[in-house]
Amino acid sequence: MATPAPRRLPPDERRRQLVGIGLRMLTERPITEITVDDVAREADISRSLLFNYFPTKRDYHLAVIRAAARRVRRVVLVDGDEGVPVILDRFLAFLERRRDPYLSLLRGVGGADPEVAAINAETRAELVDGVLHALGRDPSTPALRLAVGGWVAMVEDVGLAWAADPAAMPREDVVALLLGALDDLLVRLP
Amino acid sequence: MATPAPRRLPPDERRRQLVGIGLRMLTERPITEITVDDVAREADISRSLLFNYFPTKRDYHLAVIRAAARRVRRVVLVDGDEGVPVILDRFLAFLERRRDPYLSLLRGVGGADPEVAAINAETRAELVDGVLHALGRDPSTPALRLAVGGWVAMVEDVGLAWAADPAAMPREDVVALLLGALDDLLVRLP
DNA sequence: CGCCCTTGTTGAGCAATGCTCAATAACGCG
DNA sequence: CGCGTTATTGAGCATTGCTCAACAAGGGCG
Repeated sequence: MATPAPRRLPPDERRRQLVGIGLRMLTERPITEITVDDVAREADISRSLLFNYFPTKRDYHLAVIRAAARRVRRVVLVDGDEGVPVILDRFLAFLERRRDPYLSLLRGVGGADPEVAAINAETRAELVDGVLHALGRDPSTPALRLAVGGWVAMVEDVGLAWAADPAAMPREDVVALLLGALDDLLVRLP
Repeated sequence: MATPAPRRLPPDERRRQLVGIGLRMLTERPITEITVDDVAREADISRSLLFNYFPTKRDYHLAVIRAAARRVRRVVLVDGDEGVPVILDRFLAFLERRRDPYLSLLRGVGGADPEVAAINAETRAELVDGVLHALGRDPSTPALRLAVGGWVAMVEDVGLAWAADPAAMPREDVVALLLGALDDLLVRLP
């Protein structure tokens, strides 16, 4: 797959390679179990080199998490002018395709880490912005943001549970339920 | 606080002590950062002894997580005959009181660990059962469980976000929003 | 073409942490 | 008091995160 042992890569490329390895490993295990040794071995590189590019393991993990978060946003919010049904459909499709790494990301994250929390919060906030923009609602209303944030959490939870066993319920029913829930939620807010 | 150095405790008591220390430590850091050394030091005990009671660090963590989950269930579902508003009120109160350890628990958990996932799923399932029982609805309908599960996720998310900054929205409004959302959700299901 | 200087890369080594095992000492029972 | 059970420990090993001085590959300059 990769060439046998291309040594002395330019820094950007090396960095990309290492982050890419982390992303691939996310499909099999939570990020906290991605060890420096594993990545180095996979890249055919010494541990020391990884520390040359990422001062600390946590920094490396942050880079991988940021890359994963960027992927979510790029896939779900393709451009800024789509309706909620399209956004929801893309989000569900993403969860179907990448259920395991998404779970590994959400659950494998060292919790109290403020930077990780910030990345997650930012991703969540962008999703909320996307939904509010699609709805033509004011994105600066705290109550709205709280409610739509809760809705996104519900979408995530229902989506992941449904993706674990898609046969239990037709996809359209899930979509209808979630879209309806959002409608209802908005009716209840000024 | 604790007596200086009570040695040779009976096994049950020792186990309880160690789990208790873990629970207390959960208020300050995610469980993955609770180290064997820390616990042993806090208990004034050698590392070896902890491994006598819990064959592995993971086993110890599981014991702490189980204890925390039991606490959630006991506090939220006091007895089996309460309405949803009472359950919701207790859940929110719990999140207000124990926001940090709850976050540490949710986010600090090594994600792909199947046993941890099982404990979380069970706790979630019991909450869903409690809500469905309070509603007098059939707890064996997959669609219902999916939807109510999503609602619980929303309660968790909104509750935690609101607890982080209670001034942004009156508590009654949060309660009303969440109860209304549940009502709406049920209207949409057969 | 060949020297050299930049810099990508490595290996040896340290500290912390999870874990094992034989040895010890405290408690209870006769 | 003696003795067996067993709670407890200390020494030691492997893994893992991380540091640092040394090496060598590659391009630019003469």
